[in-house]
Amino acid sequence: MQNKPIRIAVVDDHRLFREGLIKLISSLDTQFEVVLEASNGQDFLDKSAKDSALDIVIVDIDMPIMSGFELAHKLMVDAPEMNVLALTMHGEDEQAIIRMIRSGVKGYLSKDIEPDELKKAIETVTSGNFHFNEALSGKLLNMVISDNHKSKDLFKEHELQFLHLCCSELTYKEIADRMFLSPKTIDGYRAALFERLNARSRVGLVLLAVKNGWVDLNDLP
Amino acid sequence: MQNKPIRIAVVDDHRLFREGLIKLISSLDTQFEVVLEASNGQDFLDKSAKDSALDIVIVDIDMPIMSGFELAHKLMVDAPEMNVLALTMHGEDEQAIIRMIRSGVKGYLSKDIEPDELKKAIETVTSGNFHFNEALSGKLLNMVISDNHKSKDLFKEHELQFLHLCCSELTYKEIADRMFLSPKTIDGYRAALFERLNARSRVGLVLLAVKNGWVDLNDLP
DNA sequence: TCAAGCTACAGGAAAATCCCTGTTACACTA
DNA sequence: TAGTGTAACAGGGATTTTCCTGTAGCTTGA
Repeated sequence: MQNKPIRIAVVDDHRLFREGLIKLISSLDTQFEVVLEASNGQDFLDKSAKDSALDIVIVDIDMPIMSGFELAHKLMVDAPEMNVLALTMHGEDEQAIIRMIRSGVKGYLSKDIEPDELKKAIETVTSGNFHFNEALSGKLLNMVISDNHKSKDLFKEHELQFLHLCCSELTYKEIADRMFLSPKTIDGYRAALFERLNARSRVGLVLLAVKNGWVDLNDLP
Repeated sequence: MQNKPIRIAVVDDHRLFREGLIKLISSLDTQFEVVLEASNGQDFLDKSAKDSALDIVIVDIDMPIMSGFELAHKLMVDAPEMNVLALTMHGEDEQAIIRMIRSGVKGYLSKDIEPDELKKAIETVTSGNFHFNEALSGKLLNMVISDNHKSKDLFKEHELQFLHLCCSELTYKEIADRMFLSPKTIDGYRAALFERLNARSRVGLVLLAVKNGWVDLNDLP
């Protein structure tokens, strides 16, 4: 097929791991060519200044001096065409994942994957696509998909319906009309939810509902 | 490397395209083995009932009788281990994308991609990972990342600050205190934003702010 | 069968929100 | 320098929201 070499940089502060990784990458595909290695973000920036014809930068997230986050962010600003593949030791939490994506990382891999997945990730990211492993993708999707399983367990039918209608410009009286109930009953739902969820105003209620995915922003009016 | 065959099903209502696709897939890699073809979701379910040892189902989104959405959803419920790769004719809008992800689709490709990307997608999805092309990923990420560039252009400094504080349980009087302004001035901001954004209540304002990413749900209290 | 618990509902009132129509001060500009 | 625009602010009143303290009816379990 194509035989253009893929020029790769590896940035990791653990020398042994870095060298091993480079050997491994070279063995994966004859196209792969590690042309630059660095021990942290700053080191990479210094070295890449003169030789910048890189297709992909594989970078450890947890590094001293300049972390993978910072490096990725800097690259996104200064060289947005650069593809960054992130490596981490441990399963990251959602905050870290959001941070990675914000930083412009194009792919994410745990360090304990099989070489073959690394190969695929390099190819995918190099060609401008995104590569995330399943665990991460699951978390990512959780942020997008509202799974209203939880909400079904957490609220009674009427409460959930009220909560939905609360997330609108309807007044309580109008909500009462839609639910065929007295405004006073609606007021009861309001009070009950305020109490249970520690809300102090309708806005607070709405924010909780949205943040926790109890109501789906996308099917609001 | 590994030489286990990858057993593939192709579901598309356009026969010519389907046959061509099958030929193409077979030529991509000797591992690839198209073992089932169907012309729509229902057809696939009928045929796969007896022979279900499939690694991946490649399915056209726009089909009569049972669309790719429905099929993917059914598979997610009945056979969650099945990997579904979606094909579409046109660039989908965000709604369609969300719908796909909700349906359990593991990957998405436009029909005008290069064969090589198809190969990569099949490999990625078969091994349990996700594959989305760049255009989609961008849209997906837009939903996760709040880019407050827009908000900076759309609102004046004070208005934006007010909007942020609006998304809280603070009363207008308390907001006024925090901004070192008179409650009457705050009332002015409120009125101006109601007018400009066509909001009819504070809740409406909050919902707009959140939906459009003018305020970031993640850094609210 | 009777207390206990729950849902729907009410009266009443304080607080907050919403919506008018102004005024004052200051910067810009023709 | 008069006119124009705008940000900050006010008075006042109509609605809505919030928060009390109850009551009536129905179910459930000891």
